Amino acid sequence: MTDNAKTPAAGTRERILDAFETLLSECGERAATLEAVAAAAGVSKGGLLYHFGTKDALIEGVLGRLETMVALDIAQIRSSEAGPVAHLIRTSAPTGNNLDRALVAVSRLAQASNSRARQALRSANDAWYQAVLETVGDPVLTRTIMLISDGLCYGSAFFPTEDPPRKGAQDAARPQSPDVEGIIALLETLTAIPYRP
Amino acid sequence: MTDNAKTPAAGTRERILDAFETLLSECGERAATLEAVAAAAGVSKGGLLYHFGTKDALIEGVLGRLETMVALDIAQIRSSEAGPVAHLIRTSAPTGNNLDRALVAVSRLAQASNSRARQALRSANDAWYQAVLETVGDPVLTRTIMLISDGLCYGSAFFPTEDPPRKGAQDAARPQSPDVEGIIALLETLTAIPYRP
DNA sequence: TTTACTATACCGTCCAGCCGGTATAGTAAA
DNA sequence: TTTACTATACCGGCTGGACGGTATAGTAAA
Repeated sequence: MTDNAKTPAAGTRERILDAFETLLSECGERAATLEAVAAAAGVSKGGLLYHFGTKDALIEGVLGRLETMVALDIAQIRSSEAGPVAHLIRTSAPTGNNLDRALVAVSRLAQASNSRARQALRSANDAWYQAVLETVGDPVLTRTIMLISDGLCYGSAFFPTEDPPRKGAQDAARPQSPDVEGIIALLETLTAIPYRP
Repeated sequence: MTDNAKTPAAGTRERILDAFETLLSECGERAATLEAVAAAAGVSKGGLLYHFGTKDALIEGVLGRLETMVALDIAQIRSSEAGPVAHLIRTSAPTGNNLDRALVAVSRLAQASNSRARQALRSANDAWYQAVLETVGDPVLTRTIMLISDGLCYGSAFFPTEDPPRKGAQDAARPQSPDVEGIIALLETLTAIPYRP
């Protein structure tokens, strides 16, 4: 609607996937009906089925997007100057970016016993774990950091903040939950401490 | 069937709620059909509806049970000799106890946009936060501990371990995920460290 | 003419809730 | 102690609506 007027087809596909993810994240798996997705994406049901002939195809679509986004995030993590831990924790907080939404959306599918979604989440988690472990060293500390990341990402999904979507400026700097930076500081002191079990 | 021959009705009610929670936790909200719940509880659909006239009534049933279990857990936390942090982290890990199951079950409902379930989870979280804050002192550290607890509880729900239910000896000492004790040790060193942001 | 849709109608399935029926136990008058 | 009635606990079939998917006819731009 608001954007892509130039590439009608390609834009519509992405818009449909966006709508599917948003419905999954905000309203749950059950509400993410074909008709609801079509309406949210601003297309007809027939139009949706033109692009994704099956609900499974829609799911494959979000799984595919998640995979590429995770790979990109892993690359960013490794090259991040702020360090992997800070990057991971910051991007785990509900910033409203694309990765967050995709991750929460897929987690909804995973909880609906979709094995492909579970597999995708698990491999994403493994990749992050590996990246953090490489710099942190200690497995227990790494696991702890991952748990905090999980808690931020999934836990926040249960409690949608009262401030509604706020359409524009999603990825830009938005005042994060105040203690995220505090947690990062805490974790960074931890990584500097000689940890003896 | 196997147990209560004396109070047939009361036993059935609890059995139905157990079945509902188990189906929610293990198979997702969508699979927790009235018929499926009835079958799992060993009653007919009509029999289920005799006890819970509506699916909402079923949900109210699990929410009520969760509330009482949380209150009991909070009391245990405060009187725990091992300290609130250790208690919280240990009981957050997937031990298969009743609180875990109820919590995961309600989280499934919360993700299906059930506002009552979300409210129940939020107040439970608030109560735990308060109990931990009282002994830990620092809000950021408390928040961090809560996030780890969330990560353990909800994150583990995504990845059901391959070892099946194992009917007997649920609450007793069971070899937990190896790093839970490590995380507790890590957190306890943390609480002893003078944390300066 | 192909691509990219819209609009609508339809089918089969699944599911919540409803309803009529049943079995058992207790109670209490005759 | 037989009969009549009531309450509890439960069974299983039915209906109406929602949903996934199919089909078809039409449209408008490239």
